[in-house]
Amino acid sequence: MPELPEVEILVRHLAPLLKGKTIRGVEVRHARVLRPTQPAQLSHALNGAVFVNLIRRAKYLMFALRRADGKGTFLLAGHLGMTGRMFLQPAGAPLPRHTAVALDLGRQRFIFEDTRRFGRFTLDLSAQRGLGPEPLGKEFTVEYFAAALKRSSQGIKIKLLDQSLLAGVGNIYACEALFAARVSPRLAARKLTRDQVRRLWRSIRQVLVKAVEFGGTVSLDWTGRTNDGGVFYYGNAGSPPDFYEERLQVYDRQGRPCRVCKAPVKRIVQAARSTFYCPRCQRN
DNA sequence: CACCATGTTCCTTG
DNA sequence: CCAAGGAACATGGT
Repeated sequence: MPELPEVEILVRHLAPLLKGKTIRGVEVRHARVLRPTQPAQLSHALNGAVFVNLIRRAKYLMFALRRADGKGTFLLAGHLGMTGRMFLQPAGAPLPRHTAVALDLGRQRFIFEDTRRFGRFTLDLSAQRGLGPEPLGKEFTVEYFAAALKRSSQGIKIKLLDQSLLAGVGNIYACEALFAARVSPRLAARKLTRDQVRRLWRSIRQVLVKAVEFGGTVSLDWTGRTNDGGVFYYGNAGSPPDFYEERLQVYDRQGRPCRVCKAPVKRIVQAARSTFYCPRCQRN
């Protein structure tokens, strides 16, 4: 479940549950997600540490912890990859099948499960340095966006996935933002007109804000044992919940009628990822 | 068996 | 040095 809105919703959910909690034990079942941190390093840093804050940066969850000796704080970076989940469950409950890391918090256990193990749970913060501005932040201005796009001849869709240009948009919301802006995903980045850049800039923000708002109003089931709970809108067992599917205008809708003009939605491949768009509404 | 999947990172080529 | 393209990572669903 990972793009900016889903991570934002998860962070808002977890922050009040974690703040003030002390980590009493660390169980690493799939060390790969710690890379390059070693399991012993993680255990050493986390044992006895206390959660003091949790924020989102792009698609990362940044956990701020107070050291066990009380002297200073440090950061832990989490990333859900393609299939990651994070949630709390009662201490005695059985660990989910694909648990990568479990933290003993006393009565509860914090679980990071990740089927494909593309996610991260690490003390290494080097990945954050290469991130571009937050799409919903002040630094992401139309001027910045326009200037950045001028430097590339790649399709605009590919640039929206470039985390060094803007951080947090993924494949679904890239497609949705382009549809909302009525810009073709294949248009070379440097060929966008000023008006197209402005429309796309607004659409990116609008699509993300609406997704966060929507996720925020749904009652969530965060036990982690259900497949339809919360904002876990895709993947895992079961079908995508209707409530979410209706929100998507083009993503995963190839062959189905465009909700605006009824033309069949098209699927193409760009940079080895699927792109969905309406060939009539997004004709450039 | 084939192809597809919300993401990043590394390697190669130009 | 950079931009761009492709494979790799690992598992499961259809």
